[in-house]
Amino acid sequence: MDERNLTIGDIAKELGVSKTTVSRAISGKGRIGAETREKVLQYIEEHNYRPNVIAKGLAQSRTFNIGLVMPGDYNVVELPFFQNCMLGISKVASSMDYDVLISVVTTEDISQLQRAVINHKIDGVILTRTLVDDTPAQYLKEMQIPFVAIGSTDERSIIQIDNDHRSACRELTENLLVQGMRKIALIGGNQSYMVTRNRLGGFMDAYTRQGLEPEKEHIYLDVEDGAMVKALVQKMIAEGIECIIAMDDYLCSCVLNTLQQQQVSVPEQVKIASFYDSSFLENHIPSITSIQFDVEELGRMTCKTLLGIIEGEDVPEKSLLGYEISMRDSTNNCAK
Amino acid sequence: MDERNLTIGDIAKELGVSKTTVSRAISGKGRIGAETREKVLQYIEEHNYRPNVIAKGLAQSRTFNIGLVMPGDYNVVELPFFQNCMLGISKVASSMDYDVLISVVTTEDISQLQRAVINHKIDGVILTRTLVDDTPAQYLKEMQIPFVAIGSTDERSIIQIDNDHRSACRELTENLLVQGMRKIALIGGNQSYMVTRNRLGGFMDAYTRQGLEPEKEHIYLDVEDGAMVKALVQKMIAEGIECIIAMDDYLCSCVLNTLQQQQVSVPEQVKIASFYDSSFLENHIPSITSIQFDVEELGRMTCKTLLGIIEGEDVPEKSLLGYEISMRDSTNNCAK
DNA sequence: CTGAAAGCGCTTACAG
DNA sequence: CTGAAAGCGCTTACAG
Repeated sequence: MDERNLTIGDIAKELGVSKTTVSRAISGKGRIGAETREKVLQYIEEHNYRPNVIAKGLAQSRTFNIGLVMPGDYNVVELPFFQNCMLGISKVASSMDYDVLISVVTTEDISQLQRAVINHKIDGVILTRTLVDDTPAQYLKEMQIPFVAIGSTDERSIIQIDNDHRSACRELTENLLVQGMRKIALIGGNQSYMVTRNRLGGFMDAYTRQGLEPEKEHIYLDVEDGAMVKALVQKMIAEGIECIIAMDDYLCSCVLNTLQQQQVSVPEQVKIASFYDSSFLENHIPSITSIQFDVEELGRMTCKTLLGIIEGEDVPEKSLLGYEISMRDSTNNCAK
Repeated sequence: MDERNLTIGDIAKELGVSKTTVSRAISGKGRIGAETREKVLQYIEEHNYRPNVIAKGLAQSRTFNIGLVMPGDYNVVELPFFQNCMLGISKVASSMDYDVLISVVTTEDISQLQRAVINHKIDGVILTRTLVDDTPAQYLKEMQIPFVAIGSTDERSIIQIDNDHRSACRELTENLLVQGMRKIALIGGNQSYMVTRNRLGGFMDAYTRQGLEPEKEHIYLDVEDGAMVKALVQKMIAEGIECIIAMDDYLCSCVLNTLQQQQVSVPEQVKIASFYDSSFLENHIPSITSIQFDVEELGRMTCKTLLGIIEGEDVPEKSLLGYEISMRDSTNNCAK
């Protein structure tokens, strides 16, 4: 328990073999007698020796670290997403004896990421967000660092993993259309996030597939703050909107607040649906119809893919993960 | 830009000096001629050479990584706290050329942390949460890894940094008492978190300092879920409570939900105050009285302290950071 | 099947 | 002030 810094050399000496042999026994590479290997392995076990990963890394020009790029300019509602990603990532990383090193970047400043790669501290990188003008991705390409992006981008050649936001939003919207609603508003955030565009796409798809014309005047993007939501919702009410789809739970809760102030009841007067069932709204009455993603699985998947690349395996360029739609009271068609 | 893997040896050869000299020029350690140093430094600058931190670490038995222990069993409302800590930590770490490696631990499983230390991947650790029975802290002590804890613990010898929750809660409570309220309920989470106990202490202090007897029957701890809150709030209403202090914004929003269902108006019938102004409630009407902490500063402070320890400096055993109380509409004494 | 030796890219006594 | 050499703890051709 207390054999601080037992090294491969110590073991070799103790067992009367060479360091080479010990190394081979551990790594499993190279020919070695079964008996010898057993002897070494047993010794290691007994003295619970752990190789110095740093030294191993130096010899192999690897670090056994992956970089996890986290946004420094996040919105609270995104937090559960990033956190769950991280959970999934760190689980598979650690199961493969890798560690996760975080770099916080903003749109203006990617210096933390740069430091990590320049200092040779990481073997590969996971991007937790994709932007249309993706500085981190560009940088990593230039530096030829293996990386995979969570999210979607038009840029082929970037390995990407995402939930199928487009289909999810389409299916949700179709559900609503099928229920008979027509005047459905879509309210979403920053258009420079690919996810916003994909959901928008799905929204349009739904109309098309139902043989309807999407009502573009009810689509509001780049909605950032509560004040803006409030103004929009008031406008919508005036226009007699039937349903509002909010692209995240923050927007959704702003919408709900406004409706409450305006004494508009959900779902009787207006129906509501949201994305990311991140427990922000879990206590809400009525319960809110929402789309859910298994974000931890997304993280695990991403990490597996990155480690695959690092180990030189072939990986698919783009993977899409599923989703789940929970139709709840907030879109209940009580009129019928 | 593209001189991949320029090494100290290359530079030495190029400049006709020894590797020793180059190393000294870079580190600034050891005697070296000003002229020689300049020459080396200039070359390095021109070819933007970056030393391999891994190799440096191996030679010095250091990693230039710090471990950041994050809880895997968190509650959504805690997320902004952890996230902001991380932001502060990663900023000062990277400014000192350290990287941050995360280990996710739960109360049952600290294996990720163990891996990081056993694999010699970190020089020190930051604990983002203190527990009364703190396995990670115990482990780190045993392994003699330098670490500092965010939060408070009774255990002397653990370097700890915290906001002054006790004073904060006292001051808030005193404010309310001074306003004339007497029947104040305190509703809080897990008692195994030191922070819960400290706030409780502050709550009691307030009564004492005001020459009053704290009404213990209105203190509810270990409140975990919405259902429990609901039951409690109904009980409180029946008992004619005047004010409810919620120890976090999640509890607070549960309280608010229940009150709304029960048609109890805030602040007219019951007053409300909360901790952690984490923007969960920022849109709430009426605005919610709350205590705020500069969590990012807490992170920065903690990281500085840890790096201080690692560099062998003397650091204070316990630091307390301030807080800010925002009295808002939810505790407005409209009766007066 | 096993080992001596060189190497990964740095640091640091020890000489000079 | 400067350098040769050993060392950090591992890996890996190259021989045998």
